[in-house]
Amino acid sequence: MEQDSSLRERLIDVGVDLVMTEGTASLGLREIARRAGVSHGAPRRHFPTHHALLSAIARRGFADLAGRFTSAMAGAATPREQLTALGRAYVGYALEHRGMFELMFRHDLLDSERHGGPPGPGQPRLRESTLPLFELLVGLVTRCRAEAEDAPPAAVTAAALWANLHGVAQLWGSGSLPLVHGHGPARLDPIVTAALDAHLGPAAR
Amino acid sequence: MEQDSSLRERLIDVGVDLVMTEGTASLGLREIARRAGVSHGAPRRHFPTHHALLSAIARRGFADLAGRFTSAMAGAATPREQLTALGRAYVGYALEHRGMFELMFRHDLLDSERHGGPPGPGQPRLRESTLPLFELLVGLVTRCRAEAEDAPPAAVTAAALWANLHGVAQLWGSGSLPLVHGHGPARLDPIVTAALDAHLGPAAR
DNA sequence: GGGGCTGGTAGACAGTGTCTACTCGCCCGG
DNA sequence: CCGGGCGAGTAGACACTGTCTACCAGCCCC
Repeated sequence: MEQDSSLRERLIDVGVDLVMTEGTASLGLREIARRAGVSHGAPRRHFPTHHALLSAIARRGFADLAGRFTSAMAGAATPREQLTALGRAYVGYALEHRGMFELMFRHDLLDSERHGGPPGPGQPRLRESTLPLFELLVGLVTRCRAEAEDAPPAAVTAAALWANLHGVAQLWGSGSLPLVHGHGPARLDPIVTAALDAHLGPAAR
Repeated sequence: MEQDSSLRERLIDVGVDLVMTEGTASLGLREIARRAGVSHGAPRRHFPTHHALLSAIARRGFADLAGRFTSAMAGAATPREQLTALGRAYVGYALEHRGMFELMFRHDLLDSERHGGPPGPGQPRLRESTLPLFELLVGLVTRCRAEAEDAPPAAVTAAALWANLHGVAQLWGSGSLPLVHGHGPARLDPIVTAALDAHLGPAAR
């Protein structure tokens, strides 16, 4: 394994594929250091606290999600199809990487950066990592229903749609929605498309 | 302070108002025992593990939420108004008691009961605590749009609506939505009503 | 009246995050 | 050229956590 990259990046890498494979319970500071091959005090040279390291890992998750968005939208032509692909990508990412998704929206991580400056010089706050993704969503929503005049502003629709997708991901991932969905074999797709149809109007137009 | 009630209930009570006031970080097993006035080994006689105690506290949260639902719907006449009140109550509860809401949907608590029997004899699983709330939602949704025939089944609409409210609560509570909402002073109400309108049709009919 | 049993205590144990002292190697200035 | 500082990693201490085990005080019931 290459030791040449800086320890800071290596710790984040180790943390990322630790949370991908083992889940959020294995993300202890000492465990990350152990798997990175350094002593338990070494991460402190790069991250002032355990939460700071977790925030850096979560930021990597947002970057990963943004990549999925662009590649998912590449195969779609109309804005509506792009929104559909984006929604599926969002929920798919949350279900495929439950631990990372949980980490990305943990309250204590988001709050720990509320007071005090950004975690590092040039490092964006964790909460602001959602901004580019949301602006992409707003742009697609405006282009998708340009003719409607009586609808709420695009930012509101986009926020509601985002919240809907987020809730689907969260509840489905926690097993609450499958349990509830008719007591039979539950399927995710109708709920996602129902959410898209509800906020954007029916697909066929 | 009354010592007559069983320790099991007292531990849950202490945990509830600990998570209400201090947040989820103070919910350590030893801390709960300390505030209940017993030794740190005492809870083990009533809960096999720390997670079991947390699950019991979360179940209390679901019961509390159900109470809010019924009292919120009492002041509304039409099903639509009841749904609006219910949505506001859901999001309001989540924002008012962030720690409890976070606890109620923690993945590890929900998963820890996936295998093995229910936590106690007669105790429902934590995940199933959402079932009565959801069935209430389904009933309201069916009564609210009985005449529409081309819509998806009520269970799907109810699930999508629930997910939408859940996502609004989660994202707003984490500070992501206020940050994103037009970069100005953000308001919650338009997003909630947008969600209701989207899934149930416009309010004015 | 004595034997379980229930429910609580006290201590041990491994593990955690944080903090502090220490050390090693490298660079830079005189 | 070489010695002092300094960044980066090590090792250990500390308080704290959750779990486990031994012990023990009441209490009920045969």
